[in-house]
This record gives sequence, C-alpha cells and structure tokens, in this order.
Amino acid sequence: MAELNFKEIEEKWQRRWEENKVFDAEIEKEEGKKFFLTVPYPYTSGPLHIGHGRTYTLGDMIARFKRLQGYNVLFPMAFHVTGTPILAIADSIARGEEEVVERYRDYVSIYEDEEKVEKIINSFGNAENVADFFADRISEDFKRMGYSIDWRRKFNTTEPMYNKFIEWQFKKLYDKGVIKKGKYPITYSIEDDSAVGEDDIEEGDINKVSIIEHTTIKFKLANDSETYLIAATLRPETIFGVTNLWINPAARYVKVRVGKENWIVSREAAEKLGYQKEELQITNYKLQTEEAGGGFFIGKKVKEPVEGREIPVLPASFVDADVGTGVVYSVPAHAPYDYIALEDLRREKGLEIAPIKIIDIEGYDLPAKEICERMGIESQEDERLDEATQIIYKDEFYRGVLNEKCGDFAGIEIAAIKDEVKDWLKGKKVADVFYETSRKAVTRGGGKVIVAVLQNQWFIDYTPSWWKDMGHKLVEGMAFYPEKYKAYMQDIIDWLALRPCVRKRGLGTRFPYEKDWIIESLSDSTIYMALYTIVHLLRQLPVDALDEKFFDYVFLGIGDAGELTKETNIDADTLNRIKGEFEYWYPNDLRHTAPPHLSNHLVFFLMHHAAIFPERGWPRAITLNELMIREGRKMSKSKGNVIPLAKVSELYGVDLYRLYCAINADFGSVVNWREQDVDALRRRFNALVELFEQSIDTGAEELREDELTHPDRWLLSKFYRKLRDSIERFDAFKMREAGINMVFNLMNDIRYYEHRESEERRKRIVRNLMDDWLIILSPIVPHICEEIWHRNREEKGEGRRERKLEFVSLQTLPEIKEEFIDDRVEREEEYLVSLIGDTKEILKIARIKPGKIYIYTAEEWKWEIFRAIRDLPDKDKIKEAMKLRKDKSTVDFVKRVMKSKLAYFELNESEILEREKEYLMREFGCEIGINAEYDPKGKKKFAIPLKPAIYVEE
RNA sequence: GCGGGGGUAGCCGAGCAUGGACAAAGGCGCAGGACUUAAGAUCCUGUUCCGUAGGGAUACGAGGGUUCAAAUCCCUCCCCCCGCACCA
Repeated sequence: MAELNFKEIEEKWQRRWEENKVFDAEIEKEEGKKFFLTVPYPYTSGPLHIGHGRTYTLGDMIARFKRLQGYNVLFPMAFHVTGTPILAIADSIARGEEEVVERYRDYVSIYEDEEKVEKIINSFGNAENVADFFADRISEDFKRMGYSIDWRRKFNTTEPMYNKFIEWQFKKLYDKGVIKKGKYPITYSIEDDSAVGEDDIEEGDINKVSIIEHTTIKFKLANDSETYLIAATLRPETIFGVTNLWINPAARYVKVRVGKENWIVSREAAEKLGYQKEELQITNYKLQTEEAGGGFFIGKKVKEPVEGREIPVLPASFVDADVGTGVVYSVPAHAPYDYIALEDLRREKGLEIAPIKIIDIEGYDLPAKEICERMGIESQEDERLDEATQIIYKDEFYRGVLNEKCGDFAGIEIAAIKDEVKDWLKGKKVADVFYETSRKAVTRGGGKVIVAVLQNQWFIDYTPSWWKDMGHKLVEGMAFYPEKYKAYMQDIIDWLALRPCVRKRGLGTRFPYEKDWIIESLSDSTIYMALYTIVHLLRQLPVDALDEKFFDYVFLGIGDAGELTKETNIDADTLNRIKGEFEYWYPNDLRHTAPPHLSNHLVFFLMHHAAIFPERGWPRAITLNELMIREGRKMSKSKGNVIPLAKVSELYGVDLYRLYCAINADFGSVVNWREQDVDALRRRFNALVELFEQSIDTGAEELREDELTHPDRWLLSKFYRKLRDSIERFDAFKMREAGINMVFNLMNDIRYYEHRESEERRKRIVRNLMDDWLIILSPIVPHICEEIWHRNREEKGEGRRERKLEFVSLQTLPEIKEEFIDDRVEREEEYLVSLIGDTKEILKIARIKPGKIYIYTAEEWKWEIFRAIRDLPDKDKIKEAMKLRKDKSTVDFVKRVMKSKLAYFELNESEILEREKEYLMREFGCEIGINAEYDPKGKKKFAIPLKPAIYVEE
C-alpha cells in the first residue's frame, strides 16, 4: 500500500477550501438555521502551543459538525493586541534584555529562516511589529490546523475601526451609569513613573506581586501633641495587646506633614506614602543624623490610641524600614517576633515587659511564647520566625476569640471581627490604610516597585442590582457545557463588584471621557463578537462614519437610516445591509473557551451583553474545555516543554493531533499529551485510513441488500446504531464519546466482522459504510476525510456535482438507516459470542483438546418459565415458577437463572446454532453436536435460556 | 479560609447523574502465541487470587450506613489538585 503523505493532503485540502471559499459565511436569503460560533481571539505576544490549540480545535470541530447538521455557520477569528504585555516585551527588546531577546529569537525561529531572524527581532522594539508578526503567523498556524474560519472578518484590537466600536461600548455603559471614578491602588514604578503589571516586574510571572492592605495606627509622642509615630500592621485587632513600639536603630526616619499632623515613618515609607496620600507633604525633616540612626527615638514614650497607656519605643533589628512604615507595634503575647525581641532585651538589658494576652485560643496559653519554645526559636534573627508567625496567625484567625481586654469586641472570633476592629479604629481617626507590595520587587528595568493610589481611577461598577438581575436572567436562559459551570457563573455574577477599566499604559482604545487613559484589555473584549458579523463590510466605510449613532442604528436599531445617511454619507442600502447582517448572525449561539476565563472574560462578556443588547441579542451557550498538559506536567515556557502549534503538522500530522484532542479527554478533563499515547493513536488512525483505502484501491463493490448475511446485518446494525449515538453525543458536545465510538469501537467491530467473514467481504462492506462514516468523522479529521471522500468518488466514476457540494465538509449528516438497526441480529451475535466464550473457558479450565462439542439448548418448559418470571422480583420467582411446574428441577433451574442475571430476550437458539454450525466448527476445529440425545455426563439439565449447556468430549 | 474538581487494577483513564449483566470500557505496559530470515508493524490469548466444566473469593482512598444488591446513594475521616481577580 502506498504511504500516504499527510502533509501533502493537509495542504491540498486547505488550499481547495480556501480557493472555493468553502467557509466564507454569507447570510442566506431564505429561511434557514444559522449558527454563530466564537472562540477567544488569541493574544499575539508570541506563538501559540498545542495547549492553546485544544480550544481552537474543539471550536472548529463544533463549527464543522454544525455545518453537517445543516446550519449556516459563521466561525470567525481576530487578534487581541490590547494591554501591557506586548508593550512590555517591545520595551524589553528595545532595552536589549538578553533573556527576552533570546526567547523571541526562539519564537521567530519557529517560523523564519535563520538569516531573517535578527532583522525581525530588531523590528520588535516597536510593539506594533510584535503584534503584527505573531498575528500573521498565528493566522497561518490556524489555517494549517484546518480550521474552518471565515478569514475575511479578521481584525485586531488596535485598529481605528475597533477603537470606534469600543468607544461606542463605553458610551453605552456610561449612559447606564456604571462607569465611575474613584481611588484605586496599583503597583507602580517610581523610576518609570508609571503603572506596572506582571509583565513589567522582574520574575512577575513566576513570583506574583500582589497588593496587601496594611493598617497604620497612630501613636502620639508623649510630649508632643501633634506628632505621631505611625506603626503598620496586618493585624489591627491585636492593638489591645500592645506593649511597646519597635524601631530599627539602623534605619532612617523622617517627619512628614499629613493634614495637621506630623507623622514619623521610615524614609522609604515616606516615599511610598507620597504616592498614596493626596494630602501628604514631605517636609523631609531629618530627625537624626545618619550616625545617630533610629536610636533617636529609643526610650521615648508614646501613647497607644485605645486607652492612652504610655508605652516605650524599643530597638529591634527585625524591623525593616522598607516594609510598612518601618515602625512596628509590639504584641508579645501573640506575635512571635515581638516575643523574641523582648526576650532578647530582657537578656541583654534586663528589661521586663509583661505580655498582654488578648486572644483566647484552645491549645495555647501564651501563643507566641509557646510556638517559639516548641520550635526552638531563640533569636530574632531566626528565619523560622516567619513560619511561626504564619502558624499563629492562621490558628488565631480561625480559632481565636478576643477576650475581655478588648472591650465591645470581647467574645468574638477573630475571623468575624477583624474588619470591624479595623473600621472602629478608622472611625476613631487613629487608623488608616497603607498599601504594600506582597514582596519586594523591581521592574525588569530595575526600578523599585511600590504601591501607588490612583486618585481618579475609572471603574466599571457591576454592583447595581438591575444589572446583576439581568446577568442572572441571561445565564438562566443559556446552556453551559459542562453544566456545572452554569451555577458557578451565577455565583461569579454575585461576587463581581468594581473593576478598574482603564489604565495609564498599554495598547488599546483611548477612554472617551478622559483621553489620557487607555481602556484595559479585558474591558475591551466583551462584546466584540458583534463586530464579527459586520466587520468585513465596515472596511469599505470611512472610519469617521463609525460614530455612536452608526452603531446605535446597526446594533440596537435606534435612529433612522435616512437621517444617518445625511450625516455619514453612507447610503441607506449599505446601512441596512450591515444592520441586516448583524441581525441575521446575532446572537452568538456558542462561545467556546476555557474555564480560567469564567471569572473574568466570560462574566464580562455576559454582563456587557446583558447591559447593552436587548434580550434577543444575548448569547445562547457557553462550552468550556480544560487545559492540556504534556507527559503529566503543565506546559510552560519556563519548563521548556511546549510544542508550538506551528510544529504540529510536521511532528504529528494535523488530523492525528485533532483526533487526539477529540478522543483523549472530555471537555471537562485535562488532556494529557503523551508521546506514547500519540503513537498508539497514530497506529489506530493509520489502520482506519488503510481500511478505507483498501476498499477503494481494490475497487471492492458494495454489498447488495439481497446478498446480506447474518454477520453483514450485524455490522450494519452496529454501524448505524453507533452513528446514531455518535451524532447525539456530538450534538451534546460529548466529542470524546462520539469519537471513540466512530473510531475505536467501530474498528473493533470491523475486526470482529472480518474474523467472522473474510477480508474480501470486509473490503466490500466498508464500501457500504464509507460515505456515511467519512461524513461523521470529517469534523474531527477533515483532511483525510476529504481525501478519501474524493478518491472514492473518482473511483466510482461519479460525475462532478456543483463545486461546493463536492466537499465532505459541506455534506449534511447521513440519514440513519433505521431499518438496519436490528436488536435481534445483535442479540444473536452476542449469544454466539458468549457461547464461544463459555466453551473456551471450559476448554481452558478442563485442559481438554475437543474431539466433539455438544451443545444443549434449554427445553421449551424452561423458556416458558423464563418468560413468566422475567419481571418478578427475585423473591417471588421461585414461587411463581412452582405454580407452573411442580418439580425440584424447577427450583434448581430458577436458581440458576437468578444467578446468571440474564436479561430476557426471545431467541430461537437451535435455529441460530444450526445456522452457525459451520462457524463453530471452524472456531473449535472439531465436530459440533446440537441438542443431541447423547448426554453421558448429564449436562443437559444445566441449560438455561440464552445459556446452553455444553459438554466437551476429548 | 472560601469556592471548585478529584482519589478506580502495574500506569493512564472510562464508569458514578438514573444502584443490579462490574473483576469493572479503552489505551499503555508486560507475558505467551501466530506471521516474519530477523526486527518492527499487525493479529490472537492472557494479565487480583484460587479452581481439571462455564465456578468461587477479594477488590474501586479509609471507615461506617441504607439496600435483596453499592465503584455508583448517605455520613465521617484522610489525601491530592485548581481559582480567589483587575492579569492576558
């Protein structure tokens, strides 16, 4: 058999699909079913890998299946460029950061010859070039994967036309009153004077930097009415147990003016505060020389804010001037650091300060003391103090209760009261908020990362109840697969609150109400599916014409075509054609994506649709597939275990990859890409292809109905039953089951059939099934199906039909030939299989070489009883049987029937056996006796219906 | 902590919603056989234990319960994974 060149076949059909515009979606004038399917547009910061490919591949399979179901399918694609990552990459490359440059060299090398790489990399200093390069390559990748996309609708999110569309979206939201302004903390680089995200931070991808809210508490200097030492804490509820303050004598402190107060904080903290408090003035008044250090304050007294007790300021080396305010208040009963530091002072200076216990917790008396003793911690330099702190914090938070020292808060669990204490302190004007990064971090450029508070951040406010109600209603009316995500989505809608929707930096659309802000990248990707329906038509229009009124008219039917024509110079026909396209394709019938999108992209997608579009424009369904891992491990750049999508064709073949995606796991499970399994599947897949080819190459003729044997009918029954099941499952997105059915299970049936009949006959009967089989397989492995489909047609000498209809991709689902689905035929075969199995079992156990095998079917009276008791509960069976036939053998028989657990089915056993006698002889290589009188070992009596007695003679 | 998902034979992985034909699909691996000069591929057989007649025992994280019957339902416990945002 000739070796197939899969790569050639892939390219050939991709070319023909494109030439014939097979997947260009046009609206149909006559009434028909349409199906609008979207998957997320890829972010173009680099090449996609086989993990990303899963989602797109499954999306494509759904699109192809829907076409087979007779839907007019629109499956478009665009590219996402908005946001900071691409910009960060371009900046890094422009700076010549070797690590990034090296990575992008690798990326570009996937697609380009070596000599071109440097030139392309050089162009990457410009973000636009990065975006364009990868958008182009990903488009090629997608074509190479055989995706049935209408490429005329491709766009990217920085195009002016898209900007106009996004502006319109924000105007609609603004009109609904959900675009609001407020304060918001962000990670920020002083050096770069701009906000920084994960991509801008050194190791930000592997060691995330989050924003932590500290509470600052003011401690008034005992002899100074307007000057405060400001301590920062993560546990404001412990204020009741404060015994002293800690200052690092080696650090430097400054006095800053906040409103009418002087605050004393570390020099580092003062700088950070400057970015967080609007009213802050840094007097930068040095309180001590560098030589004197923080020792200036040591021994001074301050007043704690709750009861006004005077407490001392003491030195501690564990205090870090660059964390919090550089001032820490001490709660030695509950904080291991504080306890140990006081112990150090007691040993060195003889200073005695008694801990104040404020939290009762089972299993501890003085928690800090005990955990240190248990862990053997003796010095404030001990690194395990962090761990000890964590343990105590966790225990106290979940199990601890504030005691009588805590006033009104006594008797309440920490977990429940923590925020109330904080608010109470804030209300007393002794506490404030201070944000700190979760770890010390620098930007990729080396600038220090701090937290800044934007004073005029714009938000989308998802809290209005009208909006949440609509969101819930929308979700209620939708289908989700896997279904569990529906309830989950409802929870997400409840949890959704404020979301900052613009940022200072990044690519994207300018915020229409304040042009120096850029709309953030998830907020601009919420209703873009609507744009797909008309984008190819918008290209013919001047961008300026795409104003609010234009989109109002097209998307919402607001306004009047005539007036709009006057304003925009777009003729009414064009306007209405565009509007008609949108109205034809919308809503989005299915959005297929991955679960990580649920709590961000998808919820915005749903909420924005709910807010902007009338109900008839609301999305209909969401399907989600889990991720893909490789050899049991997550795929990631840093692990170096990614396989680029661009390599799939070369390494595995596209159809094999697609088949693997479909069959390896259900949507809800992770796909594990294992070479071993891929190899196994490749063998299966090749065998399937060979099966088809053999039938074509030998010119095997279809079996005529009048020559069908029992095994023929059996196979046809199996085939059409599986076909029917598979269509149902495919329709329910159970692609794995459908695929396993139509590949693995059917192959097994065919193998069995061949064993039963012959290779020659198998070639012929495959011919009977081939067309129907190829159609149902074509969404999964389209290229090879096209190839075989066409070869089959040519071999049969069928004339060319209308050009488009030639393609298997454009067929409609085969009709199920119900007349071939035959329970009886299948039961008869099962009967035979189990008989042969039993006989083999006996031969094995008894270690006999058969001379002759005697088969005894159940006598008629047994069948009668079998029929009579089939629906009775077990306990009544014997009684009922005895009514019919009073004999001890009846009891034995019924017991055997019950034990066998055989389901009732009417078969004429002896007729089957007579018919298959020859086959049985062939199987066992000996004589077969059917219902002979000869029964030397008295086996006959063991026969029960559907399970004949067997006697083997050597 | 909250929310979600899991724990099935040497491994991967179905089944569990609607309990029964489940010693538990399928694949991998392993062993034996056929084919082959040979290897590979392919095909057949086996792969918990016991058994010279189609049988029996034990088993689906652990323990209990419901039931004539539990991998499947209920309870308790143990263990593992993922998300908790403003980031695409």
